[in-house]
Amino acid sequence: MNIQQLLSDKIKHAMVLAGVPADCDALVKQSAKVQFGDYQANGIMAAAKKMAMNPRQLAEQVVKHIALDDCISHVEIAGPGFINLFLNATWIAKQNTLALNDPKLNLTLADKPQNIIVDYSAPNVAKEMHVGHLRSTIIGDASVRVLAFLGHHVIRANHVGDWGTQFGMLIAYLEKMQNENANDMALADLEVFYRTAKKHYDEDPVFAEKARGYVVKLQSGDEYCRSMWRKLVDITMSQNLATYRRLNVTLSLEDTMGESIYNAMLPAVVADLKQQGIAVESEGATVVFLDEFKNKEGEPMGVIVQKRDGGYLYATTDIAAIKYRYEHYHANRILYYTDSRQHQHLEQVWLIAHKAGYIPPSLQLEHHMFGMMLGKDGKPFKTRSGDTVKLNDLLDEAIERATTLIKSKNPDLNDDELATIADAVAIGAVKYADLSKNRTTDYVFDWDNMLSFEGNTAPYLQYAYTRVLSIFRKAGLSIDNLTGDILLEYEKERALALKLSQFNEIVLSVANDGVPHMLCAYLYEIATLFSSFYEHCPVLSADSDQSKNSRLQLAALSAKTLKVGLDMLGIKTIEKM
RNA sequence: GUCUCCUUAGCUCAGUUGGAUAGAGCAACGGCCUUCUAAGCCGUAGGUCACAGGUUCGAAUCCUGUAGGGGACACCA
Repeated sequence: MNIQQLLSDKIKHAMVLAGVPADCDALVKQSAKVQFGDYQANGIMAAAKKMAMNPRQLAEQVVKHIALDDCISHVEIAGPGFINLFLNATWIAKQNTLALNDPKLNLTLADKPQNIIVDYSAPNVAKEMHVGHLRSTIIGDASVRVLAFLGHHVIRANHVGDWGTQFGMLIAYLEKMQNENANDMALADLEVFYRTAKKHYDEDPVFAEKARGYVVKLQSGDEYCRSMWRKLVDITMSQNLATYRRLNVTLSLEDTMGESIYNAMLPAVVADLKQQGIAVESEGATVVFLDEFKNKEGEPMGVIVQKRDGGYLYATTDIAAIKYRYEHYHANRILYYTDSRQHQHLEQVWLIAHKAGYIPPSLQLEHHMFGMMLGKDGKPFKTRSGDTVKLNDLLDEAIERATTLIKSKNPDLNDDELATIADAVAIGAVKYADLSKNRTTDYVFDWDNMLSFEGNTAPYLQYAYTRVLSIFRKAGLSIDNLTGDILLEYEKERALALKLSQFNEIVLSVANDGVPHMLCAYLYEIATLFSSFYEHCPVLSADSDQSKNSRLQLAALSAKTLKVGLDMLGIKTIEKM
């Protein structure tokens, strides 16, 4: 049940009955303060202006047409023309009951499921994932989970960097190692492998010559180079897969849609762009000039789709990719989780794809961008030695810190429990720290913020969850199969119940706008309201059986909402902490 | 130079197509553990929303300008 939508429809209906033009929106929102009711309609002022009326008089007209029912208990006109809406506690309780008895918590699913492609993670072959991949991987995966939950057909597109001129160098070096009978384990440290290959390339002219030859052979489909390339890709992706599992990210090998798969399309795309007159020859290269963008000289910006030497660039690949995604998957919507530096590039790709007729205007294209990760000193986040921080190292340290803390809080846990809890808490904290921020600017990576166990953090949410389970454990009851009425007698109960009933509208916002941080904020509010309820409203020692039974249900729904919500974020819950 | 994203409390961040007295966490200060897990709860303090104009019933939000920062802009991705 989407309450915001329900109320919006009701107010809109009343506005039409009061003679307000149909294009005026009711603008129903959750109220900022309790004295303004549960929801407020802000659309009257704008409508009154349009109708040249006094807004308060119009509000009175509209209010006359609002049908009070089991949902709305009463309405008030306030200020210059706000309509404050107060919900019936019994109606809220009824929504809670419906949610409690539905595995999907009574959420309204997508009425028209879409084919949605989510382009995220995109690590590079022969390189280990580093902290820079964290945001794309984690936020992209949360979007995938939310969209899938609502019933959309989601295609995970891991746009792996598995093509390019560097592969000549890598193949040549892999060959050298094999000739020297080096164990494949030498590939385990991809960073070292890449660096050493680069060193050879820079310092050994014979090696460099061979490498350049391999690039050409690989691109022309040479069997030997192809198999060497495949080996590099497989080793890298198996390592990445292990990292995804650690991170509790849903990407699998089948989701790998690297740049290489579009390779066969590139000649035809360039030929077609030329044939359509969109691309032209310029200084030996094939270029698309776009009037919509200016270069340094103030002239239409040229986007190169084929180099002078015949090679292709990432613009060409991305044009082919979007064409493929539309034709092959019939995509209705494509979400790109990449950093902000690629914004202009993507806009150019989209524009060219539109001009060439590869995709229709109806295809929704969204760049959910973010900035770079900075250290506390405001500079790009690196280790003391100046390297980028490997993702696995970061997770190792997170787990180490979490283990130490959990041990001190709860010394009685056995090793298995400790490991399970430390994993959930550490990975959850790292992920939540990223998921809860919406900044498109660069953001600061701070250990102490990221692994804090207090306040607005994943462990706080996980802790609230364990408190509920603890109640049920103590009472010897199951959190499922509860029956009876939910009674909202105290302010803490009502506030929690209302917030619980608003899950639907938050999930929809996250799905529509790609904003997982709003889900974080919502779950944090649930945990806060629950914690306050927990302190002030004893459950097991409630005054009456009805009250106890009601509070058990509020606690159960809190736990279920936290669990479903955290699962959407890819954060694990545990039974105790 | 053109374009683009941004600037909110000491720090890290929210602020939902313009709404009522701008909100959290951390850090600081003061209370609360014989009662369901104190990773918690209750409270105090902390603001020229970078700056200056403009639009209007109303602006952190929209427009213009200024200052400051990140980024993109021809054969890397």
